[in-house]
Amino acid sequence: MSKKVTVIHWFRKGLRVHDNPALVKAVDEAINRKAYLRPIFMLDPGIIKWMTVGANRWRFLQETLADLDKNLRKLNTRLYVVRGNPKELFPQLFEKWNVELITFEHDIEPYAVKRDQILLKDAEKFNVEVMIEYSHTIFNPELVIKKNKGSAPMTYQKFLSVASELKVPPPVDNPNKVPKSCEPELDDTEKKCKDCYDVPTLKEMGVNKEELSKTSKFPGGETEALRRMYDKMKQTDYICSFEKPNTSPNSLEPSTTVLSPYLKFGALSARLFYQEIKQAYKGRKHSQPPVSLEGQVIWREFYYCVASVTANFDQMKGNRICAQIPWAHNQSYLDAWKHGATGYPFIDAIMRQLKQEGWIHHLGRHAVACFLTRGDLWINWEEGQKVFEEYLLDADWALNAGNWMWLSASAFFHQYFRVYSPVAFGKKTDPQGLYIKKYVPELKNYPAGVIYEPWKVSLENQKKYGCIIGKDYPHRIVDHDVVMKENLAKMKAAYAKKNSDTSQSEKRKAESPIASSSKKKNSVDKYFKKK
DNA sequence: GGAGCAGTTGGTGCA
DNA sequence: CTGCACCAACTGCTC
Repeated sequence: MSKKVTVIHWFRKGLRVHDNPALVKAVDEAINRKAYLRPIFMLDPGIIKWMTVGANRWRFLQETLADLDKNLRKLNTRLYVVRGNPKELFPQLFEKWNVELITFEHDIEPYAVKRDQILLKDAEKFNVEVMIEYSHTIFNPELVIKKNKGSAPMTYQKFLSVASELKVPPPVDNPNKVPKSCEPELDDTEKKCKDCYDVPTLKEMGVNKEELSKTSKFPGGETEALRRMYDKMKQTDYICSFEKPNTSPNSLEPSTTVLSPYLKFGALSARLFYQEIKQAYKGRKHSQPPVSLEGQVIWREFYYCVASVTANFDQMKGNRICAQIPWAHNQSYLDAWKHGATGYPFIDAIMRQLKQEGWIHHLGRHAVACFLTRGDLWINWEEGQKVFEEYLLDADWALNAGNWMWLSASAFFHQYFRVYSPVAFGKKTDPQGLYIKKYVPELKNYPAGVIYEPWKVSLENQKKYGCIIGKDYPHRIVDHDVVMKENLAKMKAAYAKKNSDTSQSEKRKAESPIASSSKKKNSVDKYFKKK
């Protein structure tokens, strides 16, 4: 067996060439070992079935892969997109390509952890070396948790103080150019299908073109990510004075950086972004976490860290940090919310922007999330999580679940009596309602004074403005002032129940710690924590 | 162990 | 327009 060996770099997230330590390792090792290099991405047809990914995000991924391939070609290699799932494909590839080493970036998401465990077993079986790098977040969650005596910091401030004691890993240099000798010789079957490793088309991804926005407002890819970031970085005053709560959820163009979709896919390195922010701060007065731009990056770190060690982080049941709240089913409310037909123009405008463009401002997310859950519709946050998962370009598992728990006052945030008004909140930053007019054009002739509350307009004036409520635009599905008060009482009851349950289970534990500790992992954790 | 404090971004009404 | 008390009262962390 004298066949030349292969080094694989497996792209999953981290869809970039810059600051990609696992890719650098693969390139260096391929050169050192005089091996072939194959940077691969796996397109798993199975994933299309169980993951809800809307058309806009499929396109974003497609653009990201195409750009990645382009950037790899500048290094004299390319992206090999292989079709299939890792479980079945890797054993085949290991043999077919005579693989000696595989490198990839660590991922904390539960499905990824499971997937990677299978790979590790296969790698062992086929005697393939594995190198894993932590580069999706600035701080390796495992190191933060170790520093915090074995558990994840549960508040942002705690996370900040723990992280401040850790070294911030700087971005690594781009990989070397790949020598000709590392270019794999194609076998006969590969030669026959010239495009079998090409970046998939939208058609192959099963994207319904009708669901796509006309142009991609935020095109995918590392090149665009870097362009966008450096463009923002030039605006030093903006970077230094950035305070999230003071940015507007309903400006006609985004008031924040919209780098989140790029960070989600790893087309932009969080470590590079962080370094650039610090560079912009140098010698200047600047805002501070949690509201500063630096603070926004740390929020991402925080949620990744907690999510990495919390079982069932994306659901209410079996999630030890999540308040158990008796949410109700209501399909018609949920549909109205999802499709921007609640009858509250501010809420509907945000949901329509989400569906059309794949991005909404963080505070817009707050307004609609509060409305869906504890504020108005009393629907489980998991339902909202699913809709965001489908529509958001930046839908990121840990952040999505974490923020939904925050807004529904299920975890992290507990002042459930602070409720966003679907009428008043938007008025602060857009009294004229221009944002509503853009995304809910039915109401474009409604004057500023009533556009947030069109149900208050007389039928005569509704006719005059060319939009009759209940016909051209829906009646509001709930009366906020009424349901908000009812929901407050329900939240109070749910919290009270939580506390009485906790004290009861603690009593039980005191009586019989062994019996209860064998029952549930949940109580095991608590028992050991007390000690 | 318990009191006191702080918590990315609420709304309302009044001075 | 801005600042402030009030609404009723949560949790996690600190000392």
